[in-house]
Amino acid sequence: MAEFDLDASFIPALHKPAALLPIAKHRESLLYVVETYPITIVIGQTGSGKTTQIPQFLEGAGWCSEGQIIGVTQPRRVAATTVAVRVAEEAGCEIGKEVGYSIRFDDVTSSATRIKFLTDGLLIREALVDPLLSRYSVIMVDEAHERSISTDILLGLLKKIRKKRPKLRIIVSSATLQAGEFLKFFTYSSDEQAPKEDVEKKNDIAKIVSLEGRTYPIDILYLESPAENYLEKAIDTVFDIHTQEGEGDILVFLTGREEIDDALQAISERAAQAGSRYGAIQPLPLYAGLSTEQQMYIFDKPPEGTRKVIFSTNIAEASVTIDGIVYVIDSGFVKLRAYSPTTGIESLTASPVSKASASQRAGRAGRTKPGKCFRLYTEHYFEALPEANAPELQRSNLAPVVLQLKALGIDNVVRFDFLSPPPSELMSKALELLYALGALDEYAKLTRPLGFRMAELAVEPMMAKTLLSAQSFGCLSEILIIAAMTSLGGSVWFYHDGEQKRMESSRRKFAAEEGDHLTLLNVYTAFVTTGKKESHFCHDNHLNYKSMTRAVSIRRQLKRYLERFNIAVDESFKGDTSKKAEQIRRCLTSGNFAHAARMQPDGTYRNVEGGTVLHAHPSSLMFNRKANWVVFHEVMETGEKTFIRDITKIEKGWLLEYAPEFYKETDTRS
DNA sequence: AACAACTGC
Repeated sequence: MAEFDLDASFIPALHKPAALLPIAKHRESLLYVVETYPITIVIGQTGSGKTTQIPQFLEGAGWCSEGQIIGVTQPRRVAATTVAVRVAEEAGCEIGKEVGYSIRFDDVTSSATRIKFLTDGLLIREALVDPLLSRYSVIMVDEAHERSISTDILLGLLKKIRKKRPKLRIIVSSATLQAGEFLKFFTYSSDEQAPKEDVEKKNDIAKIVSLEGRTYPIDILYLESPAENYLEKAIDTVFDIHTQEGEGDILVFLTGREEIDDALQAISERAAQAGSRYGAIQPLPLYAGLSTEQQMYIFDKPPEGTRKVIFSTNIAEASVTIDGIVYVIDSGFVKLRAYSPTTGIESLTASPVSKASASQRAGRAGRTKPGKCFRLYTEHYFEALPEANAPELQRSNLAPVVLQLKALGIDNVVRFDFLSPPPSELMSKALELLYALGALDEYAKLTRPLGFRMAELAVEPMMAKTLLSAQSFGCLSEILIIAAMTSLGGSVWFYHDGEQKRMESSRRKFAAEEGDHLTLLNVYTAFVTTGKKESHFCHDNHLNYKSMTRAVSIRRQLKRYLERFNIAVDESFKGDTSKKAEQIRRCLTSGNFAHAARMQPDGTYRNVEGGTVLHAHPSSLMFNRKANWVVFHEVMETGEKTFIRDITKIEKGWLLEYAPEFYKETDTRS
């Protein structure tokens, strides 16, 4: 008999058969718990198969009879789509048939769909139309421990819905740490005192189920004494691993772009010094601001004998998964957003990670074989870290949240059953702004039609107000574009290392005297007229193609909403915006009056109260131009400075004209 | 002279 080569005859299975996953042996008990208890809290480690298997178990057990469907929510779009595709493959059906997904701009479901993956934000939007989410027999909230704003709101809604629909089954998937908190939340009403004794006993509402994971062991190593500079220590550690440890790629967690660029440079310099004594090293950056192509390099196999070292922000903690990582280096820091209700200013500062984050980061080392995690801090320091970060709801601007809750019919937002109630100052600040914008009346009820319409538009309240005023200013088609462009959140431009100058000169080509909003309008206009035909347009002008196509989708969607409100959009597109510029600036003032500032002789800005020093962000046209009064889209504090972004020149008198109530007490002459 | 990461039929 001829010898045959195993490797040539067999190819590895694309996916592990479901029966081999550890979850398979829990099938019966899981189904029993879901049948018996309204709420199941699933503690599932990475690789347990919970997200892919549980929906299929439920479907097989008849939870989709009578035309009802199983919904599985994810905090991120990519997760919703990739998991859906995998489950469809396992189930042997075409995606969009029995198994489908639905995310903004991309609904791949049909009347045949029985298992539907969707973002949690989208399920909340569905509740606007179908308040009891009556199509769903089971809703599984995945990754609930991440505690995103949408997840938290959804959990509060589901608790409320369950009282009216006792048949609804809720599955909450969580990391070990927070399972008890979810259990308590669903077992007792908010005004009820949880008893001292073990909540899990004698509980017929909720039950915790633990599933073992399938990861390889990871050695955790700490520093003996604290590092003076974690960036230098990270570089040292990379070279120590490279020279002393076996094969495998390295993932380094840092806090932001600047640090990552510094690290890349340091690695290249040191590798050049070391010459060819060791194997080659290939340093790569990973952060959200990179274009799609640049992000793809991290998935490429490095040349033979070369070790890949990826320097990443928190994006690699849960959003992007890279195979082949054997070593993780954890700086112990992450940039976290916070919001001050007194100043209304968001801040973004490097803070120590939580224990939950640190263990998630370490887990990235054990996906394909046993790994090691080097923590650039002491074990003592680790012990002192918080268990988890404060949920996003407790450190954000709540104006969009309040607007959404009101639209869902929750008038008394302060008494809404939050998993973790936000501080009352955050609530008051949000209510004040919404009142000033006219979305709420003096009884804090959503106004008709303005408030209801603002809630339906998928842009922030100030921009929603601007958009809904645009028709009366005669610049609706322009504001529609500006709303789409500003909601991209600054990802319009991008540049490679050392290309800043060239990027700025291409930005000047689109510059409008009046400021950033009109410049964004020019960029969009150029993109849809010439850019879509010429494939090099975006590349040549340092524009992010993905962001630009997204702006096109957002604009189209906003337009559809306006048409539903019977607001007709004049499509005739005028390249010349000069005549309309003043109307656009006035319109921007009518929605953004709470974001006004005046330039000082030293070139910095002060807000109207005068207390806060604001700097034009270097990415703004107004960075090195003169102005008097301006309105801006965003304000953010980073490190020592507070920056404003997307800035447009206005007249002081317009503030009093469009927001007399807001400014009557304040002296704007100063 | 500089921006963590998400998201909305």
